[in-house]
Amino acid sequence: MSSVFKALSDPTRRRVLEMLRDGPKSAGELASAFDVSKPTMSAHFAVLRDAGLVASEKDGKSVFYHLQMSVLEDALFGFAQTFGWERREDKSATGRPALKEGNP
Amino acid sequence: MSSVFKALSDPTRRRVLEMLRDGPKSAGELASAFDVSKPTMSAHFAVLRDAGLVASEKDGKSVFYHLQMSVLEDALFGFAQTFGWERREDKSATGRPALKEGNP
DNA sequence: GACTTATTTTGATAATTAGCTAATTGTCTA
DNA sequence: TAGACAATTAGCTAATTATCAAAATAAGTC
Repeated sequence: MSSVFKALSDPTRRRVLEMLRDGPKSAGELASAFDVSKPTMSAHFAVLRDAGLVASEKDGKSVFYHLQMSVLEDALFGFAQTFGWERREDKSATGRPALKEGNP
Repeated sequence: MSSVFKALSDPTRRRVLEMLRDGPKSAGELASAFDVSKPTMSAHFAVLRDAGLVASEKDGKSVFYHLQMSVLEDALFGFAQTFGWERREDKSATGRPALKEGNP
């Protein structure tokens, strides 16, 4: 859980996650959107991967990263839960769970 | 937002927030629950305060800290919102807002 | 096999962080 | 006012982090 929040504490990494909302992207594709070196981006990817927030797959010369929504969800909502927000079990058409009122 | 997630990335600080769920507590009261020095705890409080997650008030010799739920809420749910979860506007008896299904 | 492209690893440096002890500040009380 | 108590600040160290350039790895192409 600490590693997830640590990963989220950097704006570059949060933006990477947002870029992955709509589907997998290659390391180079992601890196080109930022004004830092490739190795630096590679390190950011590693932080996200170590936190479990993304997973990677090699395809030819490229490495594609994709979101692990469930890990993001568990961290955000799991923590929110301890403050009275409850995760809702039913799911919408998007497959995204949601929260309902809690009674802490 | 970065400062909030950074603050949340430390387990000691998360536990402090949890201890404040049920109301304000003094610095000493909080510190005594942990196995680190008072100055170290004071530094943790400063991180939480700088992130806006807690506020402090002096009362006699003691300093009391209390949660700023709205800041925690804005960070967690504001970020969640960019991933398709939507904050629900209606409130429960507890005064806690909640999330509903989004359609991103 | 040599070359190109994509990505990661290595090695270095500067900045930040968590932790400590000792010293300081502020407030109450005897 | 002197002492006790609560909390923070100062000053330090060790560990971690972010960043880069250069080198290494891996996969495709000529």
